[in-house]
Amino acid sequence: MTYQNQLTPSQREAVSHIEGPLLILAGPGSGKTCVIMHRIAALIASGVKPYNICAITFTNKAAEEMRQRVSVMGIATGSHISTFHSLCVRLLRQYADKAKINSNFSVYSSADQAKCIKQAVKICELDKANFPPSKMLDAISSLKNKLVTAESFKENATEFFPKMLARIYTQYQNILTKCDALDFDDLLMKTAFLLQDNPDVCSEIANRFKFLLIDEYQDTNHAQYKIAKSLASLHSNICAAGDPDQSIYRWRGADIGNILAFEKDWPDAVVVKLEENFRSKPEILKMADKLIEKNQNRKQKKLIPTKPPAADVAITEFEDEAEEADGIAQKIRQLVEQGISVRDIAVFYRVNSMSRTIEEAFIENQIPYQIVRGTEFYNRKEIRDLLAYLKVLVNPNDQTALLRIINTPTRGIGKTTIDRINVYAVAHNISFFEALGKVKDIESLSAAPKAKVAVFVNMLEKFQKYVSGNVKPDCNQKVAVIAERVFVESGLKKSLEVSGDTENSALENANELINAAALYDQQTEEASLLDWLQQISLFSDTDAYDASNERVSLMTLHAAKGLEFGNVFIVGLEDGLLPHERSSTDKDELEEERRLFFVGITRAKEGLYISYSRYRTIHGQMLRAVPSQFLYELGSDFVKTNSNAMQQQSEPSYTIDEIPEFFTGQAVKHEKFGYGRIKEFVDMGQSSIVVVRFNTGQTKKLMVKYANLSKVDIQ
DNA sequence: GGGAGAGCAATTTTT
DNA sequence: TTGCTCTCCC
Repeated sequence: MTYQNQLTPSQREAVSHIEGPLLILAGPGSGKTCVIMHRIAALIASGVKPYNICAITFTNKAAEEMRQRVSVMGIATGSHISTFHSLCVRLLRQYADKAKINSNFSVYSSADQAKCIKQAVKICELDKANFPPSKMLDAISSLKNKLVTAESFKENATEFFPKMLARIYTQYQNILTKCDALDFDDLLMKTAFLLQDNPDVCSEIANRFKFLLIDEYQDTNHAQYKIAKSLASLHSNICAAGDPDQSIYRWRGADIGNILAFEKDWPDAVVVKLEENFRSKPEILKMADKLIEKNQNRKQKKLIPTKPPAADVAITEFEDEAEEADGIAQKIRQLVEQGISVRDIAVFYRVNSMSRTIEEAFIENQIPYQIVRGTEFYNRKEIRDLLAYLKVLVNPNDQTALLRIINTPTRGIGKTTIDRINVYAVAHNISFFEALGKVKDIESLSAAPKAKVAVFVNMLEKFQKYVSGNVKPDCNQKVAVIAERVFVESGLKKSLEVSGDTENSALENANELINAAALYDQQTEEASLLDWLQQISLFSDTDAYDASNERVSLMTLHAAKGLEFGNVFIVGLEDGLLPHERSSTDKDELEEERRLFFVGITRAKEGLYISYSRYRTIHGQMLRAVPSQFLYELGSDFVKTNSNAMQQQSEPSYTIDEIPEFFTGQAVKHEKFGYGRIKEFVDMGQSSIVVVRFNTGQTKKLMVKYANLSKVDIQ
């Protein structure tokens, strides 16, 4: 987004309210980020110390960008700019005793969480078929986001399932506590309770952060909301900015109600609407508007174009995903020939797995690209292994990390040995790490494993010497140096070299991690291994997106939030994909999918190319695909193949045939499922859909044109 | 203790 | 189709 020096009247208003609560309802492309910047500048100009400003962004990437811009604008740095999670890490470390945790806590990522929840389910002696660990984790996460602790949930659980969940939740928390570990949700929950239960701490922090700015407020969850409210309750200088139409993280506990109810929470709040759009051409906005107005649960908002018309907008049908990918590649080549930079082109998709076909087409067509992907890098085995070593050095109680490295690379310490050590640890009521140190006392172990464990323990002790002095801020040992030494001396490097597959990318990745550490050393004043580990556990690869790369960007629609490109491709506009099949039954979830598509559309400045395929391979099977209902919602103007925009040969699949209409309650018969009644009929012409409840008890969603339903006359 | 092979499911999105 | 887990066997 380019900087406007001259603000529009509404933008100026948003900037000028210094004191008191302020809500900025900003549409896409309204220059919201820019306004926030100006506001920070205005605060400082009016005498507020940078130190007293706390700006909260949604991603680390956004925080980094804002930090940069603040310094570019010549505003004295020193304000706190970070995500909620980073802020929580800092606060929890600072007030660890009040929060009743150890300050050297590990932050558990989803992979670590998965291990702990499995263990918890196992300890509870529950069947993982009936209590799938991932589902349990989702449930626990959502409880934590609502600030429901294991204890309070247990008290209120009366039914069978909640009771079992309470047991698992309690057990899961026990495991985390034993490891001195916090998961992402704990970071928020513990901070919210820290502020709630310690008024002194709360006022101390609120006194430092006298001015609170929160971006993407529509995607805050209850815990984040409470944290913000606690801090702001003392001074009311809270500025929330966001767009309810761009709320796409409901599945993660985000509550769109937070932004919708801001005016109730802060009755004297000033509300500023930013409805002008400086990003997209009118045709694109018209499309976005047409789509989003189908959502029931929203506040009416205008999208006012400021750019002249003549956008390139197309909806194109392809035969299958390979042709779709190829069509996009061809179109991109065309755009490049017209002088458009690949840097200004992006491809969005609903699920990460869809990137593969596109990558293949890009490689074939020699189009440079970068994938902006979730947590791929930090999920790699070699990265997690190396990090596990470092985590153990900082937090020896981190049993998940310890178990990961005890036999990686293989050093002959197997399951049996580990089990026996564990039995000893439990019997003597000491931690697993402590038991390792007393390995010679463990009678169940014979000489050989004892010796192997001793070697391992010696190695860890040696490593800890590298670190000691580093856990505290007064360190002089560089994080990168420690990481490098551990990488080499643990044998990890050697094992990667030996097993070096084709290109040995594992080795490269590990080196990249060490490089990242070196960068951190350089940029951070009080660098420490602990701080680095706690910070990077919050990173994702989305943060690695580099806008200056001469490459086409590939990313999920979620990752596209907050970005903009001259030309945007959105692929796979098919039923089951967008809206995703797991979200298509629930009305609220369907609205969120619609918002997701809305976010994708409104990233585009000049060109928007939407496509879908008639066939798509899912789990290795080529299946017939149905165009997304969202395409029909865009209206008849849009539902056509625009062969100028994207060249391809297949014929438009829409011929106007007679499609029977149904009404709710109508009795029908299906060849396979037998008799049933219509629950819902969605009239979309050729693609009309019926939801039928069959007498077998099943409810099916069917395409009328394929279902071959016959109407039955029964009362 | 570790590797090979069978069997089974299918993570949507990410701090 | 892939990728993961579990079991079995050396």
